[in-house]
This record gives sequence, structure tokens and C-alpha cells, in this order.
Amino acid sequence: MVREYLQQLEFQISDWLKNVGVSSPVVLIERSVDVKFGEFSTNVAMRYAKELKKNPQDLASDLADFLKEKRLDFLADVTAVQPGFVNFYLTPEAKTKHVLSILSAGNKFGNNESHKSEKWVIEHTSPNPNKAMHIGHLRINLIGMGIVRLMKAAGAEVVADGIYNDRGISIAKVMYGYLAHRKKTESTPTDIHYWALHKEEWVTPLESDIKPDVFVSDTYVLGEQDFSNDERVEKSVRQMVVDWEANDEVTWELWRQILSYVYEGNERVFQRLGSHWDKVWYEHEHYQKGKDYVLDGLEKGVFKKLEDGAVITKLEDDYGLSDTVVLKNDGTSLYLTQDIALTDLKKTTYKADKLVWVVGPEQSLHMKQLFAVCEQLGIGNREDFTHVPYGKVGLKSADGSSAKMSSRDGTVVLADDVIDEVKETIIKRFEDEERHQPENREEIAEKLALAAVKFGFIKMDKMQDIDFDIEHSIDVHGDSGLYVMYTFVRAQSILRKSAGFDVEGVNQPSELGEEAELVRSLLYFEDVVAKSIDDLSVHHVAQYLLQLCSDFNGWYAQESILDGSEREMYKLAIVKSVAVTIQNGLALLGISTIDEM
RNA sequence: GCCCCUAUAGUUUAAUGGAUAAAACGAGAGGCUUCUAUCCUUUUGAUGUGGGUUCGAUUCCUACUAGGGGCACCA
Repeated sequence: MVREYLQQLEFQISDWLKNVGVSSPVVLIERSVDVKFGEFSTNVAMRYAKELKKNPQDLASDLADFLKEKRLDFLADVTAVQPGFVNFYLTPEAKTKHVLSILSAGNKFGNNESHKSEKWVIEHTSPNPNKAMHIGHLRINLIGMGIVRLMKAAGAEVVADGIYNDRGISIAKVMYGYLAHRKKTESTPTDIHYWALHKEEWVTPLESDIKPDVFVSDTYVLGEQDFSNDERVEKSVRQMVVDWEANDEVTWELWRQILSYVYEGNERVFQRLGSHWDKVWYEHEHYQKGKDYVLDGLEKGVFKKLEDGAVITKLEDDYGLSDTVVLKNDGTSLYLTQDIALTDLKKTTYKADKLVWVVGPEQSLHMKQLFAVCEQLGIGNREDFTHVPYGKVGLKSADGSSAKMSSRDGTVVLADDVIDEVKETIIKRFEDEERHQPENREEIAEKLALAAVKFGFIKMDKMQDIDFDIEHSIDVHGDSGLYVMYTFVRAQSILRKSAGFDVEGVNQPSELGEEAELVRSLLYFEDVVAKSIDDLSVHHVAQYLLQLCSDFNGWYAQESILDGSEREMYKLAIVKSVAVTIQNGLALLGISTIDEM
């Protein structure tokens, strides 16, 4: 509803600006920073004062007078104030109408059509096939899935995709580690051909009662150690890669088995997180295809061949980027080579309008080079390709400094483990306070733990580096997902205890009371979502929810809602619309609500 | 050497070029016979440094300082 008000205002202001001589006005209406400045304001008077050679304050006054004469029914007042802002004050009726419009919009409230009928392919969380998902992966996943949900809310059709780099030395190390360290008895030889005939002599994750992803990363660490310490192992691992490339049957069999553990492990964590890929690319399926693009590029003059046979880009002149090799002098391809092929594959398979890569900032140059090369080859326009980088996740060490996670030192913090720790804290509290039936505690705590952990990562800007501190993440007070969840539960509880809600029974107040601030906050949700969509970042939504919840709790403490008065139904409408807003906001963050806690 | 990112209360974080820089944690004071106190009210306290653009700069430009990342046959 607020959106309609703003559209009308924008139209009128734009019209007025054209009349006073602005050729192509851009009208920005933003939320006022303080209640005393109304609900919304515009800076057009200051913005166009110079162009019109007028005093901004006079211009603002003229605009305010013009709008007053229009007598727009949703406006209680329009004022012009120093140094040239024009402030808009909505009528109580207009605000109440907005509250009711939230209820009729339901789970669509906040959505818009800014990217309607566009097709987006968003790549995120391409995990190493040799590592269990740690808090770094968790962050990427939350950022990526957040963008996926935002673009869906913007009306776009979205394909979320991921890549498994399932070939090469890393996976071979896991394969070796498995043969050498996952035998049931020491006497079993570390030999792939023996394994092929006696698989039952090796354990599976299921038999060893280890989560498959953890099983794989532990196996990798063991294989890696042997690889670095023993030249014979190194040779043997490298031979596996060669055998794999030569399509050796037994090697492929072991490779498939190890990968099945990897996929099972990741799928388990993805399910827990509520994360999902619509499409998974496997490197082994497309890694050879890049070479054709290199030959094509050579023909078109996009690339050039060096004396030693390697092929290099020509990006310096047109793009100001440093050049890089796309084909090695031994004729084999590189990451960039594969990415070219995959980009074309994505674009043609899904007829994608926009492609997004959620990958680390260290790949910034690589991404720019990829985009430029794809443009040169006619695969697509650079503007349609977006790299979304993010800040690193390190650990907070005892002295307060930042430390890198290291699998060698055993300091890697797994996503699973963090969620489990928070979950334990919550269950303990349930037990201490004897809350919930014992058999329900587990399920409720799981949802709350997910909410707490996800919210903790996602409430801040994605470029902000994080020094993770488990103590801090277990703390569920303050600016946390549980605070938001608690507020939602509170609202649900009130609704449950009420005699039922009926829109017909809502008396529109002629003046707002204690609920004014809360109702004001409800006006801004759509705007916040729109901004999140523009920025490809859900953290604005998280910050907004904290504010909304704070307003709600403030009101709750001051005023009794179920008071049997003639305002009760009106107050219930507010409670209900707050609940809808929280639920929609949390849904954008990938957090599902519960009704009791 | 060149390029990119980051710098905000004691701590962890907010702020499409706008009005008095916003929260949480910590520390101090107060509040449950109550619709769930995982809450509410209140006090305390910050834009790395120097220039510039602008009516207005945490935000843009520039030079420093500090930290991180990248720079052709690695992934």
C-alpha cells in the first residue's frame, strides 16, 4: 500500500520538476531519519537547486505548497524544512490501510516485480570434494542462497547451481588415503587392484559410524600427509590421476565410490541447512570442452599463440586487464579454459539473462578476465555477469587476533559442529527450565540453533571479514536470530490467545498511540527488500528485522494487546502484520519460524 | 612495483551523498501477582591520518598509515 502512495508522490513531484524546468528529473523518496520529519522525505529541492539557479529552501517550499494543493488523501501534511528537505506525513488512516494490506498480501508481502521474467543463474558454494563443510563454506552458502531467494522475490526465474571439481590431485589423495588408512586389518595391502576384488576389507562411513563428509576429509588429511612425506606415495597418487585420465576402469570405480561419500556428506549438510542446488556441474563432464573455445578464439584473433605453443589472451588494450594463459604449452587446459566452456553451457542451457558467481575475492581478477574473454568470444556481455565476493572467515584466537583455519592444525570449525553446540546450549536451557515435552526439545532446538547460527552470519555485510568466536555464537541474547524468533513466537502466542482475528472488526484509529513507532517501521519493509535486491545482500533485511522486533517488544511492554477494548482488533491486526513481516523476512534469510519456544 | 578489498564506541556490527552516526555485548541504575523477562526502560561511549569535491562526506576523489588478497602456463 505504501508503494502506491510513493508512486503517486513520485509522479506528482516529477511532474512539478518538469514544469519548473528540470529536463529529466530523478525523484528519490526515502524514509525520514526521524519521526519528527514524517515518514518519508525527498531531497529533490537541494538536488536541483543549482540546475534551476534557485535557493533550495524556496524550491522546497514551492514544492510543498504544490503538493498540499493536490490534497492527496493519504497525506496529513507536507512540510519544507532547512536545508531544503520536503517531508511527508501520512494520515493514520493511510498507515492503518498499509497494515491491513500486509495481511492481504500474506507471504507475498515484500516481493516485487523489479526483475520479472528475467532468468538468473546463480553459482554458489562449490565445495572442495575433499573437505567437510566448514564455517567458511557455511557463509558462502548463506550468501548465495540469500541472493537466490532475493531474486525470486524480485520475480526472476532462478537456477541455483554448483560445481564439483571432481577430478585431479585432491580427489586422488582421498582415494589413496582410503586405500591406505581405511582398511579393516593392517595386513590388507594398500593396492587398488586388490581393493577391486576385496572391497569388504575396507570400511565405509556407515560401518565406521562417521558422517560421510567428515570421513572423506579425515581420509584426505591422512592421504595428504603421506603424499607430502613419502615420495613413493606421491608417485602413486600422481599415477592415479594419469590412470583416471586414461579411463582405467578400477581407478574410476574407486573414484566413483569416494565421490559417492562426498556427495552423500554434502547432501546431508545441505538438507540440514535447507540449501539446494537446482543444477550441479561435474568438472569431469566439461573440463575438456574449453579447448574448442580456445581454437575458436585463435581463429577470431581473440587470443594469440606464444612461441612455445601456449595460448594467451589479448585483454590489455580493450579491457586494461593483465593477460593470462588459456591453454598451456603442453596443450592442456586451465581453470579459465574450463570456465569459458561452462559459462557458455550455463548461458545456453538456461537461456540465462544474468549470471552470478558467489566466489572468493581472491578470484576477482580471474573473474574479470573470464567475463572479458566471454565478451570477446561473443558468449555474452560483461554487464550480465556478476562476481559477488565476500569477506573471509577466520578464527578469533586467544589473544584476540585473527587466525586462519587449518586442517593440518586441526583448527577447522565445521558448520555442523557450530550448529550442534548452539543446539546443546538451547536444549540445556529447556531442561533447566523444564520447558517443552522432552521428546519435542530436540526438534525445536534444532530449528532455533539453525536460526541463531544463520542469522549470526548473515546479519552483517558480506564483505566484512569475520573472526569466528564460538563463545559469541552460542550467546543467544541481543542482536540475534533468537531475539527475532522470540518476538515472532510472542506474536503467535498473542494471536493464539485471542478470540480470533476478523478484519471487519478493525476500528481505524483517528490518531496513533504507543504503536506509532512500530506501525512506522512496518512501512519500510518493502523498501528494505528492494534495497537488498539491488545490493544482492540480505543483511539489510536482517538489520531491519532487529529494528522491527525492538519496536514490537517496546510496544508490547507498554501496552496490553488483549484488553477487550474496541482497539483490540486493530491491535491484533498490527500483531498479525508484524508476524507476517517477520516470517517473510526470515524466509528471505533462509530461516523458518516456529510457533513456540 | 602495479591492481583489488578492508579500517566506525572498550568489543562485535549498522548507516541508496543528507537532518542529532544506529544497535548489541560489556559496565552502572531500574522494571515480572503480566498477552512467554531469550524481554523492556535508562546512563556511558566511536567515523585510522592529511588534503580535496559538495549547500551537505562514515559514504565520492587524492595522498599517507595499518591489515588482507591478487598479478600468465596453480586451483
